[in-house]
Amino acid sequence: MITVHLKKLRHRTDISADEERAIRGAVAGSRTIAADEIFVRSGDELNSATILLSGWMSRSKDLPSGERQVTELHVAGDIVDLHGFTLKRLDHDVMTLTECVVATLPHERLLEITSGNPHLARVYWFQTNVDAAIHREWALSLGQRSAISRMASLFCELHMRLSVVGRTNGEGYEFPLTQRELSECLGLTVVHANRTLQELRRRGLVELENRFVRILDRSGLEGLAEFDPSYLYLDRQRI
Amino acid sequence: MITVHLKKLRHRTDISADEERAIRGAVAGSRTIAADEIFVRSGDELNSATILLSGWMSRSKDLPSGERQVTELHVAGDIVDLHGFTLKRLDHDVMTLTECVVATLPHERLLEITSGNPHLARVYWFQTNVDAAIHREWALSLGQRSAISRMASLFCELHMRLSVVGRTNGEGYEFPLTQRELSECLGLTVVHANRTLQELRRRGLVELENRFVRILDRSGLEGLAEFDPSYLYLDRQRI
DNA sequence: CGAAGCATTGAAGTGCGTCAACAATCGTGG
DNA sequence: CCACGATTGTTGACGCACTTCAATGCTTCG
Repeated sequence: MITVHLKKLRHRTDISADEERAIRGAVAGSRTIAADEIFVRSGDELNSATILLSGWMSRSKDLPSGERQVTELHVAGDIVDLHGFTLKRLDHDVMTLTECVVATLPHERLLEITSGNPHLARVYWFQTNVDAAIHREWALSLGQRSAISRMASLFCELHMRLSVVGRTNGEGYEFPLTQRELSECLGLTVVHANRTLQELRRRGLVELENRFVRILDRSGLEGLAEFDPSYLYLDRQRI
Repeated sequence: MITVHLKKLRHRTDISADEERAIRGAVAGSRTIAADEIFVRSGDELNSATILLSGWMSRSKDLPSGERQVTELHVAGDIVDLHGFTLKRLDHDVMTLTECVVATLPHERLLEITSGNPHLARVYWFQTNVDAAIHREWALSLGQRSAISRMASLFCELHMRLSVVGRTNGEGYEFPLTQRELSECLGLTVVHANRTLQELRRRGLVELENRFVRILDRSGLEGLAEFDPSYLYLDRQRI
């Protein structure tokens, strides 16, 4: 099950057999969490990291006045709170969007394997830096892209990220978010997210039906989004 | 001169005399860069990190269609491209907003000191995670705050960050950005940034004059921004 | 001293928000 | 398996925060 995580790591860099053993040995156990739960609450102390093995999670910040902004979506293979290893508490909530299976990586063991193996430390450091790169792309979207281009951009990003872990097929991918949750990613109201979705479909680019994103015109979609996948750092690196 | 960087690090955690020596020994030299230059261009390969000793820099992404979004502002003490240590190339530009003095930290030496000292690796990892936390707060601003609240939020953030490195006084702080650059941080047009600035002044909260931000009503400003500084992780940590 | 960038203002337009109603779907218990 | 309430999705009418366009004065600096 944790293989999906190793698959993600290995997509970008070499992980030796020794390192794989270290990672597998550091995992404390896995469990299932119901949908729509707050998994980590903003401000809570953390003493372990969480590998998402299946399902979707979001990271979001709320204003006191109630508005919510999702800052990143997480899918199988991702560590959803790795930044908590150094930060110790998070500045945002982590929530389950679907039922999720997660594995636990206690900070204690993460400390051991990253102290004993500087390369592994850099591999995980790299992962948090990719999260930051995704945040920057979202800031670009929120600040400069129109609603439709922003939505297109999100669908492109997810397509790339999901294909790395084998969660796409020729047609598209499972996308279990409600329109409300989607709108919270895009800084839109539900109403406008709904109309934007219809416009994407009307243009023959994407359709979202039965929790499945069907990509009808990939290059048209990427063009509308002005999508440049380099921020995902999916090519091989010497870390 | 590099003391300002150590000051920033020590604000959050203990740096031993040995570690200070390691850091000082890793610095290759310092130099001055003119204002309004692209310091790192998106996609360029990096082989060193850059400590900003004085002046201001920005990190920004441009869309092919020309719009620019600034994703973070950097001030004295910050490392402006530390994520490049693991990413190797950046997904955005780093630009000087003023004349800047920088010190160079070759990746080679960063590799030595972080491999030899896992705590130091975590200290720098922590710094990149704080950058990510700042990105998330900006995403919240861009997605959910109104123009005026967003601008207030930025002024609050900078006040906190600058006070850590002793760049504030009782009145406020030097703020060398033009209104165009400010507007690029906030996802606004220059025209609207100008009007928003006037509204902040009219409400008696902040005024920006002669490249100086004068904070007239700090708690009023923080209230308008719904500002919660915890995302800056300025309290002491056990890293 | 002139040119170029920067700040400011006004008028008009628009993308997205707000409000409100209703339809479709889902989940749960009887 | 149906009933029914709750959640999710959809639509229309209207409003407004912010953009766009355009003009003018103000700085800055070679």
